[in-house]
Amino acid sequence: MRIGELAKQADVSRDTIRFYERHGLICSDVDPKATNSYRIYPEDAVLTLEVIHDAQAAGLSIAEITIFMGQFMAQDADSSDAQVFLDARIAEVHARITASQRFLNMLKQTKDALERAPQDGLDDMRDSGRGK
Amino acid sequence: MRIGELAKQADVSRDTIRFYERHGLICSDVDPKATNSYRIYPEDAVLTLEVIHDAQAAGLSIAEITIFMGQFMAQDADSSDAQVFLDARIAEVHARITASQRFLNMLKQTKDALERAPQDGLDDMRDSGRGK
DNA sequence: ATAAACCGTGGACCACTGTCAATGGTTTTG
DNA sequence: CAAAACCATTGACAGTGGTCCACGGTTTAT
Repeated sequence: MRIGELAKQADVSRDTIRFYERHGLICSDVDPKATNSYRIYPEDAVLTLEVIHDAQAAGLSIAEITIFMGQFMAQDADSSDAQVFLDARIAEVHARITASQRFLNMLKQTKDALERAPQDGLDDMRDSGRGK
Repeated sequence: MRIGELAKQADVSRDTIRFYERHGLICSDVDPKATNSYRIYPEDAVLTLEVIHDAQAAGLSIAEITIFMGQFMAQDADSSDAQVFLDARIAEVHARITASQRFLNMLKQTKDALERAPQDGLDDMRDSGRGK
């Protein structure tokens, strides 16, 4: 498929796809029997872009995602390096999820406090039952 | 407490604290009865920095965290704006956590596959049981 | 009292993650 | 066939989140 189609299916911009490709996250070929210079992306590039999305949500940089993709695809992964890398990423992502959940609870508590006392600010979250 | 002490307790750099302060996330005073220009940070600035850490892990920008802090502290929050803001952030953070967990599972599966077949690459994750 | 460690200010600088605009070619559509 | 829509490449630009440096003043430890 061509870049525009991929961009539409994965809901990212063409420029973003090219940016990822420059950084080795996506690959494409030119159709050998074509006169133009249009690049052809494999169908599973859509999935790849979804993985990139999730990996970014999890806090990985482009460079880290590139390494991960390499290890995920590799026929000959150097397993000792790969283990170290994966263990580090697993620990980081886990910590990030934990922190995110902590913050999500703060958001929800703030919302609840606001719903309970919309005129009063959030005093009841800090100073129990002082009322108005 | 002074900035160096706060930096040590919260494990962030002095420059980062100043950066946050410029963006309204932290506040400090000068000791009125002091001859120097040293700023004094309240004890709970350590907690504030921990919240900032969690909020960043959850994907909020500095500008968004500033708004949140304002709403969290406000005596007179405009509740309609605040509700809209909080609902949006809650939805985003929730989506981010879900994506992060999806990616965490990929990391773990990749690690497991590598441990099961360290010489063989990850073929068994894509193509079941082709063995060596 | 002097060196080391600390502090504030200002501005330059950095990496990262895109985004945009210009140019020129190709394909599709009316 | 002509316009509209698509494509590739290049390089400049932008926003975010810091980090660093130089300067000069202050505090603390020896």
